[in-house]
Formats: sequence, C-alpha cells, structure tokens
Amino acid sequence: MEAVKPKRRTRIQTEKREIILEAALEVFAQHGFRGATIDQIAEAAGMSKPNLLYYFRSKEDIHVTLMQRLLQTWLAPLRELDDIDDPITELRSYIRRKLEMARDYPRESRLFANEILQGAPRVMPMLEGELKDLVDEKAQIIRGWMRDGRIVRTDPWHLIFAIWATTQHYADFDVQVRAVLGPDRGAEGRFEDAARFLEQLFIEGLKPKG
Amino acid sequence: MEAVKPKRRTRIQTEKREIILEAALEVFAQHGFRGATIDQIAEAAGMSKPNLLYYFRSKEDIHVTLMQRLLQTWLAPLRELDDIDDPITELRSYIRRKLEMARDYPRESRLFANEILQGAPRVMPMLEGELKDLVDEKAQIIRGWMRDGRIVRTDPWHLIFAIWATTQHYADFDVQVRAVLGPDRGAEGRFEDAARFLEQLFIEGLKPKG
DNA sequence: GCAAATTTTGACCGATTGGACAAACGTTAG
DNA sequence: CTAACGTTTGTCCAATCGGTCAAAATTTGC
Repeated sequence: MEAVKPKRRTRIQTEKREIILEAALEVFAQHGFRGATIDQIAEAAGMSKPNLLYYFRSKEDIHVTLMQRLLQTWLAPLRELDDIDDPITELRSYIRRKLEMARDYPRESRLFANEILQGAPRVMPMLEGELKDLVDEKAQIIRGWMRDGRIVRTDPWHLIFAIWATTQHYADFDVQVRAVLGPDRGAEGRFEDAARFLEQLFIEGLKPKG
Repeated sequence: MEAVKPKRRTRIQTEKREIILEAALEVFAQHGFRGATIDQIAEAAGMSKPNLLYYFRSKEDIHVTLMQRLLQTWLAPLRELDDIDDPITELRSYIRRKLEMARDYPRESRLFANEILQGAPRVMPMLEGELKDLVDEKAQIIRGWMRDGRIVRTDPWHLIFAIWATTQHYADFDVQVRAVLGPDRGAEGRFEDAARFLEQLFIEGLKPKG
C-alpha cells in the first residue's frame, strides 16, 4: 500500500477547495459531468477559471474528489444497519435515514444518479468493491432475520434495491413528483406523506404473519 | 387550436428520420442531452452531420421529437390500468408491464430519467398536464378500491411513485444492480428475481387483512 | 518591513461543438 | 431526355470548451 502524498495545504487552499466542491456539487448535479463547464463552477464559486484550476488540476479532478466523498456519505445509513435492535426497528430507521438523506441532500443524490446513469465510468471499481461488500454483508444480516422467522422471507438484495429506489426517487425525480402532486402540499408535507407510505409498504409487509 | 402543419414527407424522409431517432435514442440515453454530439448521432445513424441536419433542424429538434414519442410509450402501461378486473390482478399486471418495459426498453427509461434529473426543461408542461391528469385519474380508481376495502388503505399517489421507482430502478441503475449482484445470475435471472420480489412486496402488502 | 511564497488574473491556445451553405449528386414525372 | 425536385457532401464559421502561462497582486514567515 503506497502512502498518499502528504499534500500539505494552506488555510486558503483548504477553504477554497471546499468552496469549489460545494459549487461543483450544485453544477454537476444539475447538468451532469459533460454538461457542466469549468466556467459555470468557477462563477458559482465566485472566482475566475484559472484561479479554480489553481486548486484543482482539472474538471475530472473535481468530479473524482466529489464522488469519493459522496460515496462515504451515501453508504453511511446502510453501515448503521446492524443486528443490535430488533429487525423491524432496524429496517424502519434505515428507511427513515435514507429518506432524510434524499430530503436533505438531493444534490448528492442526483450527482450519484447521474454517474450511474452514464454507466458509472468513474466509480465502477467502488461499486464492485466497497459497495458490493457492504451490501452483501448487510444482506446476510437480513437473511438471518428471515431464517429466524423474525421477518417474512424474501430476497434481501432486492429489498435493499427497493429501499434505495423508493427513497432516492424523491430526490432524483423531485420535479416529477412535484408536477404530479401539484402545489397543494409543500415540501414538508410531501416528505411526511412519503415517510408514512414507505413505512406502511415495507414495515407492514415485512412483519411475520400471525 | 391551430392545426399542425401538413408536413408532407417522402418515403426516404420517413425512413431516415426513423433511423436518426433510433440512433439518437442510443446516444442521448448514454450521454445525456449535452453530452451527446450531433456527430455521434450521425455516425450511429450511418450518415454525415449535414445530412442529418437536413432531416432535423437541430439537436434540440431531435430530442423534442424523441421525448414526445417516449412519453406516449411510457404512459401506456398506466393507461391500461382500469376498473375491469379485480384490484389485485390489475395492480399485479401493471407492475409486471412496468418491469417488462424496464427490461425491454432500458434506453427509453434512461433517456427519461436524464431529462427529469436535469429538471425536465423540455417536458415540464407534459408532466404538469398529461401526466398529472392521468395519474390523478388512476389514483381515484385506486382510492375507490381502498374505500371499498378491496385493498388496504394507503396513499395512491405514493403507491404509484413507488411502483415507478422500483421498476425503473432496474433500467436506470442497471450497472449498479449488476455490480452488487455480481455475475452469478444473468439478466434473465435478475429480472425473474425482481418480478418475484416486487410482486411479494406490493401485492402481499396490499391484500386486505383477514 | 521585506523577501519569499502563495494566490489571482488577463490573455491566449488548440480542439470540439452546433450549425450554415452552396455545390454536387440522385431520382422521378412528364 | 430533361427539368424539377429531393438528397448528400465538403467546406467553412463563430462560439464554447478545457486548460496553459507569465505576470501581477497578495499573503506569509522572519
């Protein structure tokens, strides 16, 4: 294992890199990697293009840095799923955490969705490595619950996919959800309704019969 | 209501436009609107760029034409949902049709996802009009079933969102699904498993108690 | 306070982009 | 056969793209 370069950073470097990443998140999430331009990111970050390129060597460099951080944030809720509480409580709070992430970090969700849609050209190794390992591990826990009859038997992997799909839908397809539901109910109301619905769908459906 | 221009088309025009749309679907679905270039589409369609621009005035023109068709295909499964068969049968076949579309038309699904992710700049009116009207109509049918106690009470709109999200997930996030499940099971197996899982999740969960 | 190091900028570059255009090439009806 | 119309192509263009560079401005260490 090679040690990563020391990368000593001045105070200004640390701050400006942060500002750039925040701006890039906004722009990448809205336009995708190819659709975003360095000029847009620079403007959103309040600096000139050459100035931005002083802090990141290239557009790709920004994107890679962003995706690395993002994946850690993204996997956090699933990492917390363990065998401590009872299955229903564990799954309920996993779904809630995931939905809260979709509500509070929609740009991160869209950035990730964009990357996967394009075929994950920059994160495929992480999907096949870190992500797969984590999902397999958690699927085994869920499978254990099923074997013990504590929740109904079903496919744990597809259960996880379904939780991802339904929760992230509220971030990725937000404009569609808003268009269909109309302006009657604000963002808070939508998420309350979604939380109630998803809890019923997954939790009631998973409780063991009788 | 203005009548649309006659648009007389020769045999060659009809054929070539079809070839271009097929090629554009492939390219747009993989790279998004901004990421796709006219040259790429022209090459995929087996013709020169100026030749392509003889059949479509601009890149946007191609995209708009594609999205209009797409939306009709996309809404078809939901249109078929009606009050003829019993609720469980109706919903089961809606879910199956939707999942089959994700399997058989993944490019269309990704193209649509791309458009929504970018904020639906080109189809927003259709979402707020045609789509909303259709969903509202079908939600009323589902609500009727709930009132009659034929399926459990829940939010019909969010139920429809959940069906969209879970089925389209297998098209839009295909590379992630494949990365996590590994190569053990081929595409057919994955979709069989998904179909079984989704049926259990939605149908068992919706059957009236007792 | 000053020299060294860091940060910022304007000007610039080659490549790619969407699109225009006129000339050349095909096709077809009379 | 040929004139009219439909199709195809090579060439070109202005705009935009990611990125470079040297010089100017600023901050920092002493």
